[in-house]
Amino acid sequence: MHPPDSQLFDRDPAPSPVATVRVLVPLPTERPYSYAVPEGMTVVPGSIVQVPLGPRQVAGIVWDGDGDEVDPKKLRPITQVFDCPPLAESMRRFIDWVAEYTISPPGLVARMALRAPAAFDPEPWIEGLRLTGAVPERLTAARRRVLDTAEDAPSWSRLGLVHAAGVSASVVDGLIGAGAFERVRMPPPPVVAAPDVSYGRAELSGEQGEAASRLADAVANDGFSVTLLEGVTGSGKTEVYFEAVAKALEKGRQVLILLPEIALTQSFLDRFHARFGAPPAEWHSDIAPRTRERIWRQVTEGRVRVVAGARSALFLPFENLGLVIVDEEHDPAYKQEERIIYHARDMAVVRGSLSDFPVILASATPSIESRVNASSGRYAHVRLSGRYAEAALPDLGLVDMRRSPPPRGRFISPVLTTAIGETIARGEQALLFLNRRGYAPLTLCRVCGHRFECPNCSTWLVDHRLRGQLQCHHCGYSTPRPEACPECGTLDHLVACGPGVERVAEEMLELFPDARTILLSSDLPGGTRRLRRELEAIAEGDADIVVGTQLVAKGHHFPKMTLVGAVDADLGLQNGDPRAAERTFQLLHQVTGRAGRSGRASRGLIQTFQPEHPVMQAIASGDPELFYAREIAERQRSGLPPFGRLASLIVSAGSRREAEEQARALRQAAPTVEGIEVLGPAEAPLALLRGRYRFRLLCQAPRKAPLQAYLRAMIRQAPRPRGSVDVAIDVDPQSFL
DNA sequence: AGCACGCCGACT
DNA sequence: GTCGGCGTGCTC
Repeated sequence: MHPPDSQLFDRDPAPSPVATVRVLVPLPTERPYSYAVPEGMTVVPGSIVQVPLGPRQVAGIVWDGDGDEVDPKKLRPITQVFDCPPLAESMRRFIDWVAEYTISPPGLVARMALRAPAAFDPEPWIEGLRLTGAVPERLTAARRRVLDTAEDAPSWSRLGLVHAAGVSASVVDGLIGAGAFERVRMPPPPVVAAPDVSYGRAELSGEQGEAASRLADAVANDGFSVTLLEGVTGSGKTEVYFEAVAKALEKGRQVLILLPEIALTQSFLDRFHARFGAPPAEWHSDIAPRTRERIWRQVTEGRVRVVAGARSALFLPFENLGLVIVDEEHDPAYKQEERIIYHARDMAVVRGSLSDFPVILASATPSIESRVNASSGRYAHVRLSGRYAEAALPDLGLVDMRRSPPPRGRFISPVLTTAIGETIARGEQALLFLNRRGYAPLTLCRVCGHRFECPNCSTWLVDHRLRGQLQCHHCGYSTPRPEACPECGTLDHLVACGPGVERVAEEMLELFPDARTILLSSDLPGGTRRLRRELEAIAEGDADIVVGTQLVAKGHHFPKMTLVGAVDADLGLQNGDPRAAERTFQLLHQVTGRAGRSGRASRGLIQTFQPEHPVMQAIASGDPELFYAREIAERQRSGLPPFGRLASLIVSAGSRREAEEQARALRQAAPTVEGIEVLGPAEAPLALLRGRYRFRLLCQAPRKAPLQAYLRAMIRQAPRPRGSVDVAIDVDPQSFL
């Protein structure tokens, strides 16, 4: 006989082991935390749960993988599982990927996906009406109409039925009273109507049709691909990629259209509406919290089919995403420079790669990295060369400021002045573009030579006459405009040096006192609403001369604008930004494109001190290839992105001394990293100075991975925030896949 | 990221 | 004597 089974008799019944799972909480922790799953609760990876964290309750995501052992005494139970679709596996991999790549804590990346405070519980069902089949005795025409309309859907909201039937509410109420309807519960209404792919099919030209079918093929073929859609302004890019959107919708997939925040205008929404019979769901920082939650919820449920959004929309947990379009892919606004530093265009490519769907990058002036990827065959390249409806291209010319200088104390060359005079005499409009706010970038004392500098940044203070202030454009410091020199005390001997838009507007008022001159700048009082009004007024023709910063380069169509002048085209080329030439080219291309869409003869005049510069040559010739060929060769020669890997290391340190120390430590510990330097606050970008960052290290790394690994180790060693390093590895598409 | 704890200046 | 500044540390 065998002894009795020891397991049955010798031991106490094993205490049922506490089931634990990893939960990614919205904190800057390196790994998910462990939580106990209470009896009777079921969770799967991706479940959105509420967990206790210290004194509060937070929403987290159930993560896969094993965590390290955690003291059982610390283990606390999950509070509840939200009634919400779990995050797809590919979305969780995306969060991990972005965290790894940007060297930021996964919890913080996850937080971006959960940014919709109360959206985790289902929206409440609403009260609706359903036909009972009973026909009331008194059947008026209005009642007939309501009953006919009601046949079109199984259930209706009371107000929805009132609108659809075009009757007053009392008619519907009467029918309810007569027993024609019964009250039922119905699901919450969609936050946007479903798009209709066959609604407004556009008439596409031969070239456009061909481009559209190549994009549609990429969507139809399934699987990951990247296509660069390159087409000059007015070539119908949007209409072309709408066909890819239609294809993805036909396949039952969701679509995300990314736009730089500024380009999310009514006119884009109108065009989408005209094509699909309904607007897309909008996602950006200005969306009201309630709407935001409903959109988030309906995106996770797959009920919202198309989202048009700013970069943060990339972290929405779509149920079934099948296509991402990045419009204006070259726009620097896609790069987030605060907190988690990422480039939304590149992350969109990664998202497509991880979820295996196509990505389309669209631009009139593609970024260098996208052009390089296209020519190397990594990306497909689809071009649109013709301007739709053959709107005349502007006649572009350079004004050599050394040969035709403006009179002393002025900034507009006689050549441009004459052109402005002729333009307004014909009753047409002139646009003067200068990418510098305020009146003058520098104020100095004529007696002692004192320069007004920012006490924090050692940059020049910009004279803002309309506000009566001297302002620092880096840190936001401002002080009232003084009358006396603080150095020597002399009164009334301060002099403004160089032009800003305010000063150019003043020059126009002096030269053309009878013309209506409008100044457009983001810092003028009145905000967005006033700006929008002004833009409308200009489009209506209520201005002769417009002076503006780069905000005039975007969107908006001014039919009477037949002259565009770039006041100081070299401005952007001065600083040490490795993308200075590219940015200047893109900006000048955009701003000169403001002219010439009206069908009238139009001109663009570019004032420059370096007419031989490749950017100026390319702009004047109207041939972008001239610029791209030169710039790509130059980047290759100097090892700048996308050929060399440029990393911006942003050292968060209390003082310059500490930053220098960090730099020394970096040089020693990472000998493969070359060219580390500490740049003072004056050179560091505005975004960095607003936060707690003080210094920026630029280094060229031969390979990115070792640098990342080193920095990650350094971050773990040195606890945040003291001496911590935040890092952005600059655009490096080569390493994506 | 929140939130508590903790140690030094200007006030009822 | 307190109220309150934000530096440091912790959250399964």
